[in-house]
Amino acid sequence: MPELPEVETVRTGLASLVVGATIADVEVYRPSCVRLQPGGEGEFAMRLQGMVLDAAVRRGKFLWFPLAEQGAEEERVDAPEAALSAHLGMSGQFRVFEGEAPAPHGHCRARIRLETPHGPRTLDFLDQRTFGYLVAETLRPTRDGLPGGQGSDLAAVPGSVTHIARDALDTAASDAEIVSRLRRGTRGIKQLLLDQTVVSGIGNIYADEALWAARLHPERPAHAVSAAQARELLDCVRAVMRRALAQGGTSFDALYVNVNGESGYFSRDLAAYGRAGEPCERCGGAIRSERIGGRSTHWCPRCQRRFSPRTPRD
DNA sequence: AGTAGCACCTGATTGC
DNA sequence: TGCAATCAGGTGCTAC
Repeated sequence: MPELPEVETVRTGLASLVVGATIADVEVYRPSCVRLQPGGEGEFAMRLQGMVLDAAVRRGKFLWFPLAEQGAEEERVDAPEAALSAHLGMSGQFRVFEGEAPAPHGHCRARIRLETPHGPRTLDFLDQRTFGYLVAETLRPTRDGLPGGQGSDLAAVPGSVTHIARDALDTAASDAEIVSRLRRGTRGIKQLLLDQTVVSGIGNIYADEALWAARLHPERPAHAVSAAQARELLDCVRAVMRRALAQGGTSFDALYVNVNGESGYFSRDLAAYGRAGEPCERCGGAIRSERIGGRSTHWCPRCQRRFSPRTPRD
């Protein structure tokens, strides 16, 4: 599933293929893919028509293209005020065609026709399970005046991203802030990792991987996580994502800007996720899998001890 | 305020 | 064989 490393791979692909292009035409094949657009597909298309994709920016799993008015780059005086935002949900993919595009794929939810100096291109948004979306919306300034995300120095984020925390690989993120937020409340630590308002970019797979690496039980109450443990956990989150990024970035077709979670990192290098019953590579104990808070959760009961102030063991 | 739970949706897989 | 139940997942909303 697309988590931070996969979305970053998509972002860099799109940065090279569609940034600088002008939107010539917008077609929505499935209106629910623009369900966040108050005025529906009509408004979506109208706000995009004729605008230039000025950059490809990412915060956590959220992706957007600031929209500039048409005109040569050096003529543009105003900073972008709007953006085309995208979230890939669990199965969203972008595909770019150069020249003439084929008939849209069965899972294609929207098609954006582009004009570029290299000729026409087509940007397709595919999404089998339809949890993803596109929306054209207004940019809002960041409170700290720092860049809103990876891929642009613009200190702004789209409206739908204002409540999303900076991600674990954001150089403007405050470690102390993230550590403090990870330790607050009664929820299990895994739920904090998945809470995109605490630190963004982490999904179910990397949450399990980071907890395994940090030897923390997913259900340890946040308030029972020490500052040192939270810091170590954040380090593990970064390590696992950087490793995934290094692998995911090498193995995708440039024009099929692939976010299929099964590409790259997914099936190769996982220590906990999807390994129920298999031996823990650290201690040899069997990896356990259980549904926790509605999500499949994988951990090593020997390495990741349950927090139990009274009962002696899990 | 913080937390829990459900809706959203499709296709693959499993069960009867 | 055919149909129904189950599962996978992230986010946004509602309800306590």
